[in-house]
Amino acid sequence: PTIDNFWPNILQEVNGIGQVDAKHQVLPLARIKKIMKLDENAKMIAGEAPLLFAKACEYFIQELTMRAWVHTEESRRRTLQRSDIAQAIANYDQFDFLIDIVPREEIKPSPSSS
Amino acid sequence: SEDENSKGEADEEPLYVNAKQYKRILIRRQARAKLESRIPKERCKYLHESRHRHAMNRARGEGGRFHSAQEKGDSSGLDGGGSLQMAPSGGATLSRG
Amino acid sequence: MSNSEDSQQYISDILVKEEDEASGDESDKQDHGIMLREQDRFLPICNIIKIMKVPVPQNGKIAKDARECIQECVSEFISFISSEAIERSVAENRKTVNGDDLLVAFSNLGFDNYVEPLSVYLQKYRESNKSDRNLFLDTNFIQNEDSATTNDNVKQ
DNA sequence: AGTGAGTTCGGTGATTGGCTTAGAA
DNA sequence: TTCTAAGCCAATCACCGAACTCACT
Repeated sequence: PTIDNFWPNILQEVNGIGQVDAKHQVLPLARIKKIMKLDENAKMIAGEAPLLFAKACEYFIQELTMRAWVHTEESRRRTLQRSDIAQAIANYDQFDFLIDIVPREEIKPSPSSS
Repeated sequence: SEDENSKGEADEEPLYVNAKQYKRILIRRQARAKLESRIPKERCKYLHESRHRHAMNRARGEGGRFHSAQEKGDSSGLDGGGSLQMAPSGGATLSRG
Repeated sequence: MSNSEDSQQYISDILVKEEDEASGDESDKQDHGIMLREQDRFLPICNIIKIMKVPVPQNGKIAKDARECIQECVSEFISFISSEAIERSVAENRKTVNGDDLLVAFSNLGFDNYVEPLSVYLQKYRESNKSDRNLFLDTNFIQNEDSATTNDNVKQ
């Protein structure tokens, strides 16, 4: 269970799926669609779009949490907290789009890089 | 179309972000700004009044946990129980606002 | 001495017509919009927690701040990708955002890791729907079994 | 033909707080 | 060390998904 194996495992898992069970999703599709509809440019949304997002959000939550937990362990803690997520976002440029949601100055523990 | 960069903005050092996301980040900033007036400033204590009342009226065990409603008798039962950095070549500046 | 004003959460913000704030907010034309509740902007916190627990060890804990942070990040994740996908669908004169727009958006925004698994998932979803539909139609209109043209078995 | 936005409706899992103590400080 | 705050439990009810109709392509 490391970061290097995360996406290979995801790909292996999705290849093992027989039939896509759209019914029992972990995340509610109606809620995902509602969030998409908050965009003023959104007109019509295909039914497959919320389903794709449901899967993508699972991946996103898992990867962000996994990268944050690294910093939890670095600090010798057993509780994942917001500052760990802030550090994970700052250390991976794919998470740059969250820069306004979790600003850089929230990284409380001073990193040894300065 | 380039951005008009406000340089020399006090102690605001330029922030380098993923070049593939830079433009969309700015577009999302505008979209969130339009939505800002409709968003409450702080999170509320609970989402639904009815569920709050339901939780308050429910039977609880000795440890504060929710307990089966049908079992009201209390005398019986006590449980025991790496670091990545932004690409310098493709980096784009982004100023906070 | 508890306050009795906690009965209304977001409606109170609408009803109170105080001067909200004096910040530099000039681009807003006029307040014509209902207040958005948390259940309109975020995914349910319980589902978020369930997914967060997967990569965290069994005895690991998750702070409340961290849950809500992830909850907000996921909503921005959806909006961020959607914004790109919607723009592409508009550019191609289509009114509907489909799964392919999303895949292109994931790729363009640097989420290359997502593209292959989601492509596989989307393909399997479309296969499932097509096979279900064909089975339904076949069982309903199977009067002449000489027509086996609609029967295309795609299996690996 | 096929597909999505709007309903409506019924079934159901997300929401929810007091106490204990893990663990942040 | 001090003392904040996260996990634990399950019953209601808001909301999700299924089934429609209607509009559009």
